[in-house]
Amino acid sequence: MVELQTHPIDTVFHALSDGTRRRMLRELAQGERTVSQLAEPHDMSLAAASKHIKVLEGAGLIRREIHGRTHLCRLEPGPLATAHEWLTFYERFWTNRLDILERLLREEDAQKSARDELQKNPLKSPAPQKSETEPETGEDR
Amino acid sequence: MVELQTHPIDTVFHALSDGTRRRMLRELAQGERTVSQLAEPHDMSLAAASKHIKVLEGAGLIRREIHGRTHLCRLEPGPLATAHEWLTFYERFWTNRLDILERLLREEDAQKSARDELQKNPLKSPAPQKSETEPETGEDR
DNA sequence: TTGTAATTCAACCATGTGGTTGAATATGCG
DNA sequence: CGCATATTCAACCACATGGTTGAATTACAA
Repeated sequence: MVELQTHPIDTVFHALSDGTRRRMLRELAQGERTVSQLAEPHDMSLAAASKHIKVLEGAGLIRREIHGRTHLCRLEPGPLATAHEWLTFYERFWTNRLDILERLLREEDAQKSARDELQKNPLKSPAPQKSETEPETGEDR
Repeated sequence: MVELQTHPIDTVFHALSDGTRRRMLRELAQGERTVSQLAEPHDMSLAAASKHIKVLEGAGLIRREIHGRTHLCRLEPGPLATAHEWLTFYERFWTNRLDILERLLREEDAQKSARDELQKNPLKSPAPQKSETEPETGEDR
């Protein structure tokens, strides 16, 4: 359908929609890697891996530094920050939701027993509690 | 390529990689919308819009409530939270970067004048500063 | 009941995507 | 130089994607 005027964030989200590429990013989070190093754990031809790397590069998610015949890739976090920021707009929805649930519970149990505990301990968002460790989401192996 | 074992987050990022669908989400952030309401601003057939909506639904990004012959769609923020959390893993890269820049500046200007101000005001991440308003990213019109 | 409105379905089409293989292009090394 | 290494290129293939149109389905309303 031709898709003239592709927004940059299109290519970022598209790049992230593939498990192989997400695994490559996760690998690059550990440090620089050559193309063959990135390709090695993936059961596919080097040419296929090379294409994936080019998709990541096209999205600005990695940069490549050519040293002789080897290409060193490094993570480029800018687009990830952009995507993160984009999603942040919707943050109020998954936090609001908890506030609403809390309010509903409080109203429903208005004459029940648990009211006092809830009011003293308002459970202000049960917390994702996993930002510094690797998220299991996105089959990171 | 068959793609057996598609990870849920694949479909979320894929759904987000299309401007039309992102605009629909943005619309749904304002409140519930019917299929034709969602389709209206987009220059395409109703059937095409219906497909986009089904992609969003398949990614769990929206839920549909059928009222007679109209389908009411509402935003379902869970997968957005998941994607946001996934990206959070990389947050240290775009914040670290600032720390590194800061350190470099401090070393470079070790004998220059601006050192004292930098040390007293360590500019701990200049802050995205736009989480509550609409991000311009993703051509939100 | 009859028509119209809301939505999906089905078939079709052009293009994109992710993979393959084999050849090409450099670069480093003995 | 001559060979192996690292990577890309080009052609090809199967299937997905995003769009179209026209018919089908279902529900409301006169």
